[in-house]
Amino acid sequence: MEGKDRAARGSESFPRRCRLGGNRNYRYVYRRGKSHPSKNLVLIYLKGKEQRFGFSVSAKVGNAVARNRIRRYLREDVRRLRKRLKTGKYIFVARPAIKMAAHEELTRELENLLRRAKLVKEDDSQ
RNA sequence: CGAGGCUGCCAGACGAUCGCAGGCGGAUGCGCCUGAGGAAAGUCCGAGCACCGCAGGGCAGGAUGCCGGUUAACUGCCGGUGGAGGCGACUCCAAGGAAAGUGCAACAGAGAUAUACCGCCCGGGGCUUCGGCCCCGAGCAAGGGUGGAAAGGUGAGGUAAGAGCUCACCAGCGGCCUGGCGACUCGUCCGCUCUGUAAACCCCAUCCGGUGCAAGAUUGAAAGGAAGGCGCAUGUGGCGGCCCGUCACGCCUUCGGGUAAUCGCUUGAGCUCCCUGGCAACUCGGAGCCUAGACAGAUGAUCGUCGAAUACAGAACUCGGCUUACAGGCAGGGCUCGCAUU
RNA sequence: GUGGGUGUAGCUCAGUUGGUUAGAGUGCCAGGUUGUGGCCCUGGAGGCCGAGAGUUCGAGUCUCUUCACCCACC
Repeated sequence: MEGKDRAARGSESFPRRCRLGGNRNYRYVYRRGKSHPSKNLVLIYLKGKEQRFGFSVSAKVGNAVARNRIRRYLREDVRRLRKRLKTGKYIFVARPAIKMAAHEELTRELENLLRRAKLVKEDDSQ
């Protein structure tokens, strides 16, 4: 009981070491990765052994508060989905129209995007 | 009661679940504590701190600009003076010098920094319908109209006509005296009547070295390179721009390090309370407190309750200000004006 | 973090030392020319100079504040 609880809790954590860092890494993924666009987002994915996530929200989206909000929404959603995703390097780029989107909308869009890119593990569904 | 003016404050709170960053403890993934703002913003000023051959002289350049105080410093703040607005409470003001010099003032107007078109008056001449008109010379600046501005205003005297030419009152400027630390001002006397513009050049007074935490320091594997000494002829380049001055490039010797990590990095002109001095800004002294420190960059998501949780908005070396943005709400006394009642 | 630049007609740009009424090209509209269209010729409309204050008699121009966009360096 307790162990299961702990495991469930652990599965939804999202520490900083799971994030993508360094300008060099970003440039590498941009050059080698596959891009999957959608209305408000662009996902760039590169296969790899480790699971790393990066977020890119440019100044075109809005001021610092708006950019932080979008980044937190994205991080929250990725945190929930993380264990069901394949390993590799992910970069989520926000497009300017995203500032109009609500959080629910964004969650659905993100999930659809990842399904379409076939990056969700099927065996984990049950 | 209505309208207004001033000063200050808050900027959702609480609970549950899942998460994030830092610190401490424990040793495995756990517990506890802490975790954005009044503007964190714009980067408009002023400093601290660090380095630059240690900061030098002159010119140029820049900033400030009523007075006094305050401060580490400031273009800030406080108090006053003067001016502008408002019935008033009160608010606002880049507010030195135009009598050192130069420039500019379109259009209009006769004339724009000194002038004479119309005009007024006198003398001479001519004409005459005896009202006056024309020409020449001399004087005047009152009236006309233009303009933002025509050079003091009004009245009286004076005169051929006039004029600060003289007088009375008023206005302005400068000077002496009174009060005040001072800006300035009361009153009297004397002299004068001078266009505006310095957010045009400028003059006067005061101040200013540069670069910025990606500063800089330490550790770190290879090439670049760095340090020390010697020499100084010129050239080239550097030291915020120029000149002076000064340094490097030349030779010898020694050592070695573009990316990364750690430090800088949060205890500081700090905050709260009491108190001394002061009208106040601020300050003397005492007590208590520790309050983000990341490095792709931490505060979020979902639900519930509180009437409704909705503004502007996110720390990046740190402070003091200024400016700008801002939903809604609260307090203070006391302040002003109007209406009504007593 | 630091420094710099631009904003004027639908678009691309001029606008001197403040001065009367802000220009040019292109685009638009109308007329002419042509059998019709283009080219060409003639005429016209379209601006409160990014916004707000201030200085001045007078501001696109000078000063301050502010907004947007762009660039450079470390």
